[in-house]
Amino acid sequence: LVSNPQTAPSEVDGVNLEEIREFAKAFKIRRLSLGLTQTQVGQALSAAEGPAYSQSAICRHTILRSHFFLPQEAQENTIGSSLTGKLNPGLLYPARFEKLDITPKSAQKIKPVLERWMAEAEARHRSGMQNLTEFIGSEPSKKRKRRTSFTPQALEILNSHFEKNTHPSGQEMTEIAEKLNYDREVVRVWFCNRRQKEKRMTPPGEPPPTHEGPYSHSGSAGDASSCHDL
Amino acid sequence: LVSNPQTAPSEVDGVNLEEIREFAKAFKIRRLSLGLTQTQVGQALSAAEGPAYSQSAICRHTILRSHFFLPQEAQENTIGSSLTGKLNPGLLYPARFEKLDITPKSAQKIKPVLERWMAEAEARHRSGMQNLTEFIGSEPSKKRKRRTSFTPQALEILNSHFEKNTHPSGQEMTEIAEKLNYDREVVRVWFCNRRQKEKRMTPPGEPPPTHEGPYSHSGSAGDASSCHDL
DNA sequence: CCATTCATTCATTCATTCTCA
DNA sequence: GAGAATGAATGAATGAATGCG
Repeated sequence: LVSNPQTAPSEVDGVNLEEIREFAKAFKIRRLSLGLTQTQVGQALSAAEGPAYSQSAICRHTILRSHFFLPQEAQENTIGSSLTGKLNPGLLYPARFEKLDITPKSAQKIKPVLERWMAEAEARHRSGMQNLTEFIGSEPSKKRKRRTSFTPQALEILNSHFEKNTHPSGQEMTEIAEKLNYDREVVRVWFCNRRQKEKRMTPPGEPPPTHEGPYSHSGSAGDASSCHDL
Repeated sequence: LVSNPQTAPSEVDGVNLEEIREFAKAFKIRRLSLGLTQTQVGQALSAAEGPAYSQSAICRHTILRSHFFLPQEAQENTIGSSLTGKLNPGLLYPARFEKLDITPKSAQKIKPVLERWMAEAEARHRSGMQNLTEFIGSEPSKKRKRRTSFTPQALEILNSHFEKNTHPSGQEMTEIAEKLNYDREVVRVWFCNRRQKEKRMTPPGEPPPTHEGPYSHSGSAGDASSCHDL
């Protein structure tokens, strides 16, 4: 089943999809006009409503966007196009909700919560930024990490590593970080940015400049490489 | 690198580079003839179009390097070279036009926005400076801040701080500023300029002169650092 | 991973201060 | 005093950090 994406059913399980869809869209706009990120909303929310919600979202809720969007609609709908969010506990709700990346039933269930919260936030906002800040909890815009500045020496080393391998494993990065005495995370980000730069610098047709063996995925054991592990 | 100066690919990702390149060039000229800075355009733009593009975005769109400029062209491009390439004896001048910094795709995306905005701005301009001023919002040409002059005592203290740490955190700067009773911003700029001077004075190979503790990335946690206040 | 932001650096300008004739 | 030097202020460019999909 589910292979039947023709007409948008506007009612499922006694839930008015149209309405939810509408609300999700509006919600995003409202969120943006308060200058809040999904993360902020998510955190504030789970602080306010208890973490009960963010939990259930994670497991279940298969991606049932077909309930809400017809294929072609999805294309046009700039607000809610593709993707399944990164799973960040607090962030989960608003993110998935805005994407309508949940079952109609759950959506229906969260809607009033979001509505209530947003109304409150807006009220606070109107009555002064200070109040909003206070409402959404700690930092309204949690401050940026202080920009690291690498010493020329460190840069040299980083670059030489990069030339040898653009995708160092998590292990390698840890080592590099240790050797240079920078935060591992900082090193990780450096590689991300460096790859990005590389990509921009390499005009269209060009083959990836010299750096040989792209991703030697010669899986050396502890190659959990990816970024997730914190 | 980039030793491939043959024909400019004029189409990438379905984007006409030639056209974008052309436009970027023209845009800069148009901006300059209205006497506007990138920052002004950026601000006005995001005021007009909603949260949009920052100064750096404008910059990136306007400059568009390697993707768009062929080596020999770069030579002729008077705008580009006259800006980047004034040779100031004593200052090394960096290799120009070797890094590119925006994807054709993004460029394509911003183009119409810039075009529309610029057309409007020009119209305003024609119909009287007042209108332009109004259009771009804030001060069209706010005058230069008055040059601060530090007392010898202040300088001494500043320098001693600098020797200990060339990159004081926002917090530290605030303290220094307070102690010396200068504007925090002024102190910040002083450090920027001081670092610049240091760099000029330190020949290439040299290791960063004595000042130990290179750039404390070991940011002391609650580092409110940034400048946002005001 | 990509697009974007924003703090910082880089390059330049221009108000001062310093020379020296 | 006029020009050379100096350096605070500024505009542009860069890149580390972030958000989001």
